[in-house]
Amino acid sequence: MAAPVKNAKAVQKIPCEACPLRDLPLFRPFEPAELEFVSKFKRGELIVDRGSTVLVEGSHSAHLFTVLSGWGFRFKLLQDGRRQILNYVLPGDMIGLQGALMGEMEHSVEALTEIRLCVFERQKLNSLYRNHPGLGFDMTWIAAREEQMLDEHLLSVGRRTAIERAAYLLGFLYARAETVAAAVPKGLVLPIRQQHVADTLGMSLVHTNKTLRRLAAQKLIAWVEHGCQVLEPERLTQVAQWEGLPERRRPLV
Amino acid sequence: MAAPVKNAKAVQKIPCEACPLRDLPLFRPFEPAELEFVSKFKRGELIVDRGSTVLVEGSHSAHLFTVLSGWGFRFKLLQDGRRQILNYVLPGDMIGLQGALMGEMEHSVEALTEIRLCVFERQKLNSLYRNHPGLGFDMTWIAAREEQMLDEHLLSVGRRTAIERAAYLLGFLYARAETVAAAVPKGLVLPIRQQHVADTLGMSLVHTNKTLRRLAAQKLIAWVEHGCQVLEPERLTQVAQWEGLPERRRPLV
DNA sequence: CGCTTACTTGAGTCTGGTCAAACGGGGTGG
DNA sequence: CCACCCCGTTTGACCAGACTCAAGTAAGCG
Repeated sequence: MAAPVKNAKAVQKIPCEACPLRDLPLFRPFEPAELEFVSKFKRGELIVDRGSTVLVEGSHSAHLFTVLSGWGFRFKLLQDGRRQILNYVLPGDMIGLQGALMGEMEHSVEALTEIRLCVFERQKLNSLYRNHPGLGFDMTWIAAREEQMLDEHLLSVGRRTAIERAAYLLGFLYARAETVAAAVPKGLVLPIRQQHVADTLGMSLVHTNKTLRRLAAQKLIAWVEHGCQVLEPERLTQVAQWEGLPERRRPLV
Repeated sequence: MAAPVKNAKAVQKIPCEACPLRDLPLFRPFEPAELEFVSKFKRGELIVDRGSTVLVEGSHSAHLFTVLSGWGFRFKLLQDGRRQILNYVLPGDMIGLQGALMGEMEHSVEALTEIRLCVFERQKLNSLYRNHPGLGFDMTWIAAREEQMLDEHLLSVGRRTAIERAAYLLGFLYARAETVAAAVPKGLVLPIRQQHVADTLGMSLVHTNKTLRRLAAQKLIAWVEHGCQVLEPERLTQVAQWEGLPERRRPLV
């Protein structure tokens, strides 16, 4: 298989039946037939290094991915280079659905850590809808969930103050990390730079730094060598006036 | 049928076969079987007055809607009343998909003009996926399209300057209006107040006004009694560094 | 050891926010 | 008919949050 991205390598395929993610209580259990289909739907695996681009805006990828492990982010650029991070992708998330459905990607995806991806073929999507209505429903569900996260981000960037925004983002990422890890210690370190925070919240790097220092002064977070350590997730969501992540089981395709 | 909203009335049902929207070249043609199913899926129609709320955050609606005519907007509120408009809904758009899939609505929808809605029943969604894979695919497509619009909004609010944001929004709304009207004159009037622009762009009303005056001084728009008249849509998208709406046929459910 | 990357801090500027007031059209009640 | 009010827009004055520029620090790496 030709690797669709640089700094990426195809690796041995793990069967879906043995997928470590699927065992998490977070994900809805699959019918045996569904599991069998997904296993055939899966074309292989791919490892993308930290800092590499998984998908590029404007490209027409023949593939669709699910994150097995690692973190990444989706973003868009303006012509002059201004960057807006749209959302983060974590294990269990799908990448490239827009491109698969509508042809052209309108955003890019970059790896924050080394990422391991399941690769699916776009062509087989039709068969998915035809033969496994439950999985088709799941696809819509996944897209609607992404929309819901974007709604909340938009509320943040548009209407929350700098400190609320920062608290929201860090609380949000902590909450998401928590859902896909069996047990996350309170001191979980998010693999992001301050530049990512700035580009997510629509702020300058300098002002982001000053805002984060204020959160650190209150001992809600600590900035460590390779990321942000979340010390008080509950108080972050409180500062942000955020409702928190809805607790619901979700599909894993 | 109990009216799910105030200031709303159920009205006579027009059969989907005679739907005036479906004739537009914008929408993909349906198989006869699909059309028949949608027609049965449709429970009735509903008229919602300007200013009334179609769906409320936190509610569990048993219905799903498609806009037949009129304009509305989706929004979220912070506890202290700060409002963020997330997107606008126009004829052919679906309302309440998130609620239908996941139970609870996480945003509200309000009518900008009188709105006429098709009402569908949530229960029948399963049957849609089971018996009409093409329609299931369409549902995912619709959700992914909404996501794409939100991505662009987020880029705007996060990274564009005040005047770019305003130009983007007005160019965007003009472009969308254009797609659902057979022939839109250049002087199309968008049914929005400056407060809506402010709440969409994450700006104060005062500063929004000053920004709009700058666009008006350049003769790109004119603010008229009941809305915003778009005079130079191409130049707006240029000011905004926006790519414009992708031209593609889309499904209408 | 020098180079790079990422975080930090201070100073000065400016975009955009807040407060306040006025205007103008449309509707309503006297 | 007029007075009044309400809604939405407009404008000015002032303030503050956020941006830019610039420089410094600390850790990691070849």
